[in-house]
Amino acid sequence: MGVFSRTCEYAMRAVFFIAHRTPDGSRVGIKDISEGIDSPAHFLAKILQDLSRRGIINSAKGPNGGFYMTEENLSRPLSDVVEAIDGVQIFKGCALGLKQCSVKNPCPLHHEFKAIRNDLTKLLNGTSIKSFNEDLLNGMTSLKK
Amino acid sequence: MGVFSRTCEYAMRAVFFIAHRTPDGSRVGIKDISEGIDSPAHFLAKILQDLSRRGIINSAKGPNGGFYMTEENLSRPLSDVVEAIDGVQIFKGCALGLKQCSVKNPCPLHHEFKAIRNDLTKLLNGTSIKSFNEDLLNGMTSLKK
DNA sequence: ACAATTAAAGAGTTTTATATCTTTAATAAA
DNA sequence: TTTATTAAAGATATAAAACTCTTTAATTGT
Ligand code: FES
Ligand code: FES
Repeated sequence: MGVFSRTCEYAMRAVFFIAHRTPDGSRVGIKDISEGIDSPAHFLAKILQDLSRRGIINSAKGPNGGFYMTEENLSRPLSDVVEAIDGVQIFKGCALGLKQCSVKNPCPLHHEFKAIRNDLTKLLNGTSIKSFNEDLLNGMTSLKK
Repeated sequence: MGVFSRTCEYAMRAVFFIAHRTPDGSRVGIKDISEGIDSPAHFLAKILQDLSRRGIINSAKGPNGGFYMTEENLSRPLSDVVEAIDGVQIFKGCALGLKQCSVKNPCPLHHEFKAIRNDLTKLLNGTSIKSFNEDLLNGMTSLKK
């Protein structure tokens, strides 16, 4: 596995896809999303249920229903998605799995690792979903393959 | 989970522990190691078997047997351990799980993520186990708690 | 040769992550 | 009010990761 769990990868791709497809307040269904990001539909449905419950995305049932994102949703950082799925270990945890990452009891990687972890935090916490989405709308970035 | 799998965390801690305890060519047993790094002994045994088969560490059976590391072992980069356990995804994989991370079909995170991933690669690939170990021998860093 | 010690190997079990399938509830439109 | 459409919820199923236990093989020292 990479840096994030597979579930988290699906979640991030889906969020970008929804953002990309509902700039206007329209909705997009689970089928379209799962095809658009190449993920198992039913599994993704579970993930989106979760994100929806947490208020990271929105959903509506019934005809013309589906998932969508409000301005409020779009302005949140991507780290909200990551934290919802994978938790905070990625942002706070020790590289070697010590119970507490701290400068008082640092592992051999601590100093350098902390810098890298901070960069990752800055990237995910400091950038709104919307701004990642701009490149996507420009067709400059991709969510599939 | 953090950046690395739990198995990989144990592996890295164990490697540092062995390096720390066998500077002279002596050996250290699985019991000592697992207690020293706070990991399940039998599970760690499996992990060390694997590292030993791959030549990342060495082992000897029988009385006064145990695990140890040669100069050659110590001079290898920590990335060897990570690759042996977790594979190369962490060094090469796309943040969003696209099949290929490439500048031709970049995901929305690609540019910034790649920089971070490269820093991590540089840290693990560019530093020998021995040099991480120096701080440990000085008592400046820790492997437990 | 024998007994003790140690890792290697093999064979599980348990837990967590990933994935699928079915049923229910909500909504909209006819 | 009925039907169609959609997500939510529930119930499993499968696979992978994490962990445990037992047996075997190698080595050393007596
Ligand atoms: S203590 Fe290990 S990264 Fe901080
Ligand atoms: S394509 Fe996603 S990180 Fe490179």
